[in-house]
Amino acid sequence: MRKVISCIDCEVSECMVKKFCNSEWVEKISEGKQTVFYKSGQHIVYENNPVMGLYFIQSGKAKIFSTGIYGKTQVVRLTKASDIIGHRGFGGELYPIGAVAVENSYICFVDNDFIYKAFMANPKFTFGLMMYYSKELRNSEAKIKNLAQMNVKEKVVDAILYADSVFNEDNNSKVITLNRKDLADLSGINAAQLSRILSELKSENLLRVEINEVEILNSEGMQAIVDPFYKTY
Amino acid sequence: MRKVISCIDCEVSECMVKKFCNSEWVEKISEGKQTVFYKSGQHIVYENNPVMGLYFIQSGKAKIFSTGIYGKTQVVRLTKASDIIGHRGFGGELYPIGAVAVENSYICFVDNDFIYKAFMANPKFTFGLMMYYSKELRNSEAKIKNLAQMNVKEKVVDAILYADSVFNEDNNSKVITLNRKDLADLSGINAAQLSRILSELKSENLLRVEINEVEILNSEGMQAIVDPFYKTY
DNA sequence: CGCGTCCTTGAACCGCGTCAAGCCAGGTGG
DNA sequence: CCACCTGGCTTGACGCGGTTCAAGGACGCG
Repeated sequence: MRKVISCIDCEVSECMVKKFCNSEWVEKISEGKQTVFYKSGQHIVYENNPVMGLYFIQSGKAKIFSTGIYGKTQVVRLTKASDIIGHRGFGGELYPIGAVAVENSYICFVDNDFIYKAFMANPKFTFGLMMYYSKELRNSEAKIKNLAQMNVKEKVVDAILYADSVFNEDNNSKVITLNRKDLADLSGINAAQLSRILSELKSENLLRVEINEVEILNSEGMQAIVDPFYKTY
Repeated sequence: MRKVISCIDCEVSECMVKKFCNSEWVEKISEGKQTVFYKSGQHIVYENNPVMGLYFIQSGKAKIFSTGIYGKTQVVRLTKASDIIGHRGFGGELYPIGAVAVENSYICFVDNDFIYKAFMANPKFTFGLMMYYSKELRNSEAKIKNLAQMNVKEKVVDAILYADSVFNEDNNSKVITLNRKDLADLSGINAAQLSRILSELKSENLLRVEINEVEILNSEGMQAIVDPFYKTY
């Protein structure tokens, strides 16, 4: 657990603020932000509530999800340190996206007015955010295609590889710590089916399967399953 | 058919350029852009090709799609005048998104270098684009949920209402001109199934169904079918 | 030790995708 | 002017994959 720290001392080198704002504004934002600790499982943003600003993840991980009919949940995105939560919701728009920490996290909040001023004063900051959203949009559109075309096994493999790419980008671990429900919600299938597929992948020596976590044992083998969807001809 | 015109004379009031750039830059962009005419059915952007800049739709409509395994196509987005095509792809990144005109269109192209300079000089322009991508991301994430949870009928109704909201935002028509294949690709289902559902919706007097087009006869009735997915509790 | 929670596995059902045949309209050529 | 062909659309029959429901097992906690 890390203490709340100012932007100046923060080591999250990929944070948009440090990366793109001039030193004057790094300082201002550091003054104006609120850094809050969220326990694993705690809500960061509630669905259908107005979003009053932007959340920058300083440490930890979170899932972004949307609850559908009959309480069925779809995880639409995973986030880690240096990622951003809270699509710009100026004017207090409501939308049905929630965020929950999946491990203990420190998250910096900057309200709409403040961030708008930062945008106007730091074109590169705005540009960086724009590129970030643009990239997320590409990912999201790819996921639309995948959900529409993949079978369950491919969906599960895709979800695991995605989770690995987000959570283990900068460590050399291949462990994904998510419970079955979250993994099922990310894959877009039900937990029973997920269980079957995990057993299958385990028997193929592609995965190590434990309670609350899976570990990729054979990245190439996993990749091969979804490859046809990413190969460009 | 409209003649190629400069930004200064352009009547697309929602165009990001006119909306957010100062007059000096509107003029510069007007000089630097290339406006091209695309016939209905013609490719604007090819999948897996580098994107060298941004496309602003001056008039017409286009579908944004991605081709998956075995040539299966998923339409991820529809666009009309004032919309933007070509998620920022600096460094000539490749990604599997294509765009095809679905009616005769004039489209303005601005290359990456040029647009970057415009961004740096017009913070509000960058901000506007950022908000645009952010909104599209929200839509895209909603679609992920829908594809994962809706049954075929709901998917079709959702797709039709979406197409109507994009294409008929500013006219008072309820006609959607798309062939069965495109509508199926947008819904994320196959053409045979789509056909069945359309017949069903027709027999319920919700739709008028013709070759290459459908017309919404009862918006409330259509809305009611997908309502549970959008209602916030 | 017993209870609750999470996970696994089996069995049955059914929605949807696939395949194929038939239909209709428009275009072409004899 | 009609016969034929082609391509998009519709409809039926069938089978598979995936969801659902339920029972049983593993583990952690009080």
